[in-house]
Amino acid sequence: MQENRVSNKDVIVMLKEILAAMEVKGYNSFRVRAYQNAISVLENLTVSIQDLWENKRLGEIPGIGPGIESHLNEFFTEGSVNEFEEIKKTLPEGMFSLIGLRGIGAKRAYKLALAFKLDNREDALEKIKLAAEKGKIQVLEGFGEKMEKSILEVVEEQKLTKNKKIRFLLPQAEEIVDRVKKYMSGCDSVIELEACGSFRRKNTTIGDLDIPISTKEPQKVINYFLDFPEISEVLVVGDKKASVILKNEVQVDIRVSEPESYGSMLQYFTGSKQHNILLRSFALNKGMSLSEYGIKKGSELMEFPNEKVFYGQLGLPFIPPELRNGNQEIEFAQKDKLPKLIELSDIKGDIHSHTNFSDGVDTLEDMVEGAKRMGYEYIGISDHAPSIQSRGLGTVLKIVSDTRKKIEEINSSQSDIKVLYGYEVNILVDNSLSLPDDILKNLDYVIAGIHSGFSQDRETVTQRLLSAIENPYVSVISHPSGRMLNERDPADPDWTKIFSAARDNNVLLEINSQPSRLDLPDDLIKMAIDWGVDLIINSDAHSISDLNFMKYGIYMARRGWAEKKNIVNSLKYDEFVKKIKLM
DNA sequence: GCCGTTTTCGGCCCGACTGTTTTCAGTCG
Repeated sequence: MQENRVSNKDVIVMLKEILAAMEVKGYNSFRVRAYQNAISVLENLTVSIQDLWENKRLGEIPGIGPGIESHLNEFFTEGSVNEFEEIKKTLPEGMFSLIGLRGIGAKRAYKLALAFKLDNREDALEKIKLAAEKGKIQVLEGFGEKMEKSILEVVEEQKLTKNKKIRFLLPQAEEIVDRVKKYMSGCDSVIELEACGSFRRKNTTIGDLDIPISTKEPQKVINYFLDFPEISEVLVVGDKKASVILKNEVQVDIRVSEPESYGSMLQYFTGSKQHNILLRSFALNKGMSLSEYGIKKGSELMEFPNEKVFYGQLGLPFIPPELRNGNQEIEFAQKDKLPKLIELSDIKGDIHSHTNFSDGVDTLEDMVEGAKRMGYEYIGISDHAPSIQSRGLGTVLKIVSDTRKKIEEINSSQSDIKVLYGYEVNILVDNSLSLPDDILKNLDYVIAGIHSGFSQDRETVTQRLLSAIENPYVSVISHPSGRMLNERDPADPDWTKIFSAARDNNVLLEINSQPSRLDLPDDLIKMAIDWGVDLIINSDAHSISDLNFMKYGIYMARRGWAEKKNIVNSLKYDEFVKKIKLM
């Protein structure tokens, strides 16, 4: 049975339009802020809002109170919210096509839509472009020549890029950060700099780079930065900051800071925005006011060279950047109950790797050598399973016994590392696995994953995962949600069923470290931990160098509040083999 | 509209920059 699911994006677009309508209509600014806040919280979710609604858990989200909850309720049951539809009727529809263009918020969009009778969304941009070209915008009250020019630019830009904002994967972002750092190191006035924002919080994708710079000569630093050869457009320049767009379309914002107050600046620029808002409210309750310059108590400003003392002044321990998402981290910090997050150095092995037997590039022996260099105690070789259909059962059995022999030889010839033999099998659309149990039982372990049929309805996907979890030979479910960042949304099974089944069947859920997967996603990691599910972080390496992807899985685990005890491959080999289902 | 280790009423994060103004609104992070 096919269900009609509402995407999170649908919900957020709806709320954003309401927000704009309320701003234009001059609603109480705190009421407007409440909606802003709710939107920003919902935007950070990767679990389905509809799921939460169905389980009557919307009210548990901080920022969603009875009012917004009842509106969402109406949205999910009726498809629209009556009160909002009435407000929107009084506004020119075309304004919604303008909001979000750089420099255009609700109020300017409304003024423009009113002035040029933008009654529908489709031709609003075209009409604005014409108006700008004819010089009709600069004569409007509150607009001028520069504004008109800027509007013309963003409208044309919008047409070119079709509103597709690029978000970079972590390794790409790392490369850009390295280039900026290398360039800025040529400026004598720079004392210290670090990429903050979503990059430091290790978000899955990075929209722009926020870089605070410690210096005693701010003007020199800003001027030096503006000469960075990769800059294609300068957006903003002031005494304290500059914003630019690079040729690869990533936006870079720098802020300069005195070294004495660099800690506050780091904290401010790391965000998240939601974390900062909550932290500032928290401080207000204690009679303190926070900003990027420090903490004000009355008229006295206290400065902080690093973040630890900054948080310390608030009576809080240092909060790791990966946790700063406005997700109760401040409450936990206050009670000194923050998790002791897993670290890369805790990892003792990696059991999802591919060789040139399937789609990897290096040999089995090379991968084992690579794992030794990573300092691991064990590595699992888990190529995609050979197909019985194309090779025949006899051939596959021979492959298994040959490979088994080869791995036993490696294990007996050295004692540096243990090698485990597994396959990554597909969970097929009929709920079966791509290898029969008779073969699976000859392996050390089995990883099962969905590699096709992602668009199936919820019930079907849930059943596929459950049948794999209940197979006695399956030890790990690989990349459980199947998402591909920037390409494919996560599958949407009933996670509560998946988590309880994984826990009860002693099956590990994988945190896949491929930068384009990072799957499980962070909030599902947190949920899985709450359900008592054991997790494993794997590189899914297809070459020796891919083994280094492990760090990205660690970032994701940390964002999901995972501790060492939640991650099975932080165990030494002897304990690991007791914990994982081995044949 | 949301929220609570001062509160169920009375508060609500803070600052930079731009463009249009001549003291400030709007936008952004």
